[in-house]
Amino acid sequence: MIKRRNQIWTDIDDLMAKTRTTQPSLSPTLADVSKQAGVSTATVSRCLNSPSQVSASTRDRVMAAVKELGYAPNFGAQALAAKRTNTFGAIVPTMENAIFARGLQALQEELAQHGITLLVASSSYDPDVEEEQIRNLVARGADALFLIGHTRTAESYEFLEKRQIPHVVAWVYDEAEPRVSVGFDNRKAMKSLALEVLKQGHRKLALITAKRDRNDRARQRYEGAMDAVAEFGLNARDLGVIETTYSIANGGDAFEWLMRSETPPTAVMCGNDVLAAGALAQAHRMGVDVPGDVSITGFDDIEIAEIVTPRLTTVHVPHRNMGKHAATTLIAMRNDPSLGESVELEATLRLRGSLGPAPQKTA
Amino acid sequence: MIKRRNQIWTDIDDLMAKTRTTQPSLSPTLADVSKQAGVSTATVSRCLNSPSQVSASTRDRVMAAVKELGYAPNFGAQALAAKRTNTFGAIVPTMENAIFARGLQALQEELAQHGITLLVASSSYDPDVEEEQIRNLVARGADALFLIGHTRTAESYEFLEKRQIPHVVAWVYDEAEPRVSVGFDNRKAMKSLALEVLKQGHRKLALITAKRDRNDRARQRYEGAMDAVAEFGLNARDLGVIETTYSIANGGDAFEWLMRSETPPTAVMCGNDVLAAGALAQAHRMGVDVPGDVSITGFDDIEIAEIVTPRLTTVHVPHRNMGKHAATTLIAMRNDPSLGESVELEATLRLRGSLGPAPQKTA
DNA sequence: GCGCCAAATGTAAGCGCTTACAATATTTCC
DNA sequence: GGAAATATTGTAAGCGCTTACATTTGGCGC
Repeated sequence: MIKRRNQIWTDIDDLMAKTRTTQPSLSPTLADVSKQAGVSTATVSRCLNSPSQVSASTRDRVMAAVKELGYAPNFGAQALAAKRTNTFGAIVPTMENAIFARGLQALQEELAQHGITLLVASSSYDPDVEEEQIRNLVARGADALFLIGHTRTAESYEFLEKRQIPHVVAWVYDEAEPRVSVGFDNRKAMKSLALEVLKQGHRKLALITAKRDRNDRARQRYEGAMDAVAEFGLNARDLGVIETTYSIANGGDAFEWLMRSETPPTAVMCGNDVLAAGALAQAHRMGVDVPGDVSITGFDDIEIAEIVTPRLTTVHVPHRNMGKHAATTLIAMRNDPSLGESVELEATLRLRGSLGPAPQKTA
Repeated sequence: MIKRRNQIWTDIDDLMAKTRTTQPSLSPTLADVSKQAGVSTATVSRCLNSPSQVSASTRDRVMAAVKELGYAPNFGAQALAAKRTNTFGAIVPTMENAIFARGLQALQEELAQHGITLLVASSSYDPDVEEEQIRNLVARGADALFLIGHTRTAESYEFLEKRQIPHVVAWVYDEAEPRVSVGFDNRKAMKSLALEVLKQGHRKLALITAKRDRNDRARQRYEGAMDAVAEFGLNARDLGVIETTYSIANGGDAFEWLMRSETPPTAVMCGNDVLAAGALAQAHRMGVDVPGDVSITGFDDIEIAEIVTPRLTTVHVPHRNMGKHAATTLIAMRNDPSLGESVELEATLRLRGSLGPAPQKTA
């Protein structure tokens, strides 16, 4: 038995030796390159990471070897040795629709300019999943993280603190929060949209929103709507609230439920454009005229807002700007953690066809 | 000078020593855990990776230490030592819209069941970017790759071959191609859609498509449309073709250009739903009635197809099924590279409001 | 041609983990 | 009870890379 085993080992050794001398390695290593170029591994490493320290002639020789062998550094080894990865992570609630896509795109582009790779994960709006993803990205070596909103598990924050991972929170700006954030005031934005709706004469409103307990954007938007309602001297009951999960189908269902209720609203405000698009499609299906019979508003101003009929009145969110600022901030924080500073960006109203005057009461 | 330097070093050593003994490590390592639990690092590793080899009592002790220290394995080190990562990679042309989102979701869910993490990157429909992303994901340790379409740089294929990275190509199925693919016959699907259009009496068609030279799906869809046109005894000139980049705006522009041409088509077929949605929105803006004046069709059947007005006639693509089958195939191939087998799935027509009979010629 | 300094390169010690093999403890079976 | 088999644990050699420090080289002034 043992004999046979040794036999096998010998065979393998033979094979390996042969492989080494006759064919290029499957995944060439620094050592392969250094051998090929006749220099030490240190020199090859320097060639790749700080070329200025290497003489031109050596550099050429090394680069040729790199090319010929098709060498690509092993990320894990690099991270292990250098203790930084030039990789940042982003965790967004969803990638199934365009809500965060443009922001991520901008973030990624800006980071790429600085030689940083972005790893993206999604949490399905679930704080526990988010926590897992945070650990995952950090284990993968993320030097810094881009997160959405302030609401997450205590463990997540403990972990970030303990590991001292630089991170920014986007899509929100709230002076009361101590964390570095790059975003806009969801409450203020929703309030000004709601005021617009009220100005059109609507007195019976409804809000289709995401679950507010796990989502501070949703919560703040709700509060903003409430602010406006109060400012017009109405009371809380004049703003019907229905909580659901963000999806087109759910937007449609919620809308149908609202319209079939005893006193249907004349304006349905939605927590985001996806819900609003669903509501709008449902209105079509039900033969309800928008904005003749009922007005609908969204939030986010993603592409879909412009292609539905009528086009969606919504709040334009500074997607790209948030991504870009977040990138700058994260890079600064990586180099010096004290450098992070929150920035408030502007969200602006987009008044379009889906919002119209309240219908005259004929009943 | 040297003296001072030594001084500093000593200070640092002191500090380190203090840190070690007084506070938990910033990122605890296996060694920290093993010390805490009073066992060797090997035992801790076994506890985590093959618990059955460890006695229950030791396991408990180790797990307690893991918990207390908040230990999480360092991914890079793990990959380096074990030479596998349980990570697969996916590269899709875009994440800006929903075209690949559902497929990725399904892929990810299925892989998660097997303890595999999915890393996603996008190529912006650019083969060179894709090549870079392939290298990137492989450097990060991807054990296998999920790719879209057959068209990519020769270097990409060489690289995959050389490194022997298991990979499947999705979104296409073409018997002529030797590579393992999980998809549908784009040509056949587009042909049957075009036949449907022709049956409605349309004789002057147009196709808004992506650049065909770098995109085999686009190419095959074009050919499918051509097949149908030929089958109806028309000639190539009866199918106007306009190439652009996939985006809502471009769909709109192309549509406008077509409708302002000398002999505008009565049916505009689009290479995907995003273009079609753009075309439809543009039709609204131009006051062109759909399908009264002109019919519009899409491809993919993403959510947007159901919420535009009128709803989009399109080809339903087996998003989730492709993702799921790809996962199974990749897992099989990782364990035994010879196991990969292509699978053809069905794409089916979805006839909806945006396709209607050709208008009567009154001119 | 010599000495000095700076530039270029080499040497080798890890980074945090897995795993083959060795060593030790525990059972099993006569 | 003791040997042999088995279960459990430890030892230590890397995985592919970076980088502090040591060594060598080359250029320059005189």
